[in-house]
Amino acid sequence: MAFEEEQRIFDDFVRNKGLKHSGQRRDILLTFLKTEKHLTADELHRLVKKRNPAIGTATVYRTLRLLGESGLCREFRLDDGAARYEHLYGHEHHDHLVCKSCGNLEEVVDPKIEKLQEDLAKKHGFKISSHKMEIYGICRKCRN
Amino acid sequence: MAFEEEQRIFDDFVRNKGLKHSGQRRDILLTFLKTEKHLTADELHRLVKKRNPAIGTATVYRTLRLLGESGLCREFRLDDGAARYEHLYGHEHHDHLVCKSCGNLEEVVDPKIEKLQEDLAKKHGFKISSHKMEIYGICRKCRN
DNA sequence: CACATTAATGATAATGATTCTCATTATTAA
DNA sequence: TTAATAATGAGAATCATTATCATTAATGTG
Repeated sequence: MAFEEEQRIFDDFVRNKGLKHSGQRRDILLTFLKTEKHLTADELHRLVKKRNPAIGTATVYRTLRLLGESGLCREFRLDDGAARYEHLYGHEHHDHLVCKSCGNLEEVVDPKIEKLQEDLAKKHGFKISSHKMEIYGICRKCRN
Repeated sequence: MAFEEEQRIFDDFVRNKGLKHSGQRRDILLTFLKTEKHLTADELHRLVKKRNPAIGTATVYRTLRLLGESGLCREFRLDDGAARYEHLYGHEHHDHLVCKSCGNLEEVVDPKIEKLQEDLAKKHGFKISSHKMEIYGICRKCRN
């Protein structure tokens, strides 16, 4: 609940880059860590303002970039084009099941698919640096 | 080279919706069909202007939407967030190998992966409507 | 063919997300 | 405590996309 490990990672990152600490960044980091949802910058900003109403838009974006660089978060986009942010620490690589009805994202992994993706790339002489997969549809809950 | 089939599909679509034909739409359609690249709206607009310099931005976007509705094109987005458009007629479902060096997109399919994706969804009680997969890395050409 | 109807167009304004600028404030190391 | 400099927030700027609207063009009818 206190996210000591993540905070330590971020502190180290800030220190190593010769940056300074700030209360705003801590507020944003803790708010980000506290939800498992895949939020947009604006949605995160709204949440952060409950904790600290003075925080500006630019600071949210700037901090999100730093969280990305420090390996704590990852930006991704679904087909709607909106940038969303998800936890990276403690979340190994995974793909998403996206419910088009309720908007929920489920994280999934299938090692067999991962392997086949590598084979496919290799067959085309392609050196993989990353990959993503999304399955869109209707989730179990929404099917009733 | 004349894309009769695609033009017929679009004409039928326009007629069935009670819309009207226009030279601008034909210019945009033909320009779109003539390239196998995965263009953004702006890139397509530049190309179209070589054929008809008077065509406006809004018309390109409006036509792209109609091409989507008529099943001739599909909008998609890579991780850079830019909307791109690709041919749908004569291009069955496929995934993309995206070269981060030259930006080239290669279209690929692996039936085994497709099958496993369906199994994975089923296992989670998920009813699939569509799915996408992208592999990012360096293509064969750029590796030298 | 001429006409009335109505869709299409292009210029431009508006929007929404994100980034930039800059004067002010806060953090840090000495 | 202070000097150096990074961080902040407000608001301007940007970029892609969409909406508005007066004008133009396509269509079906007689």
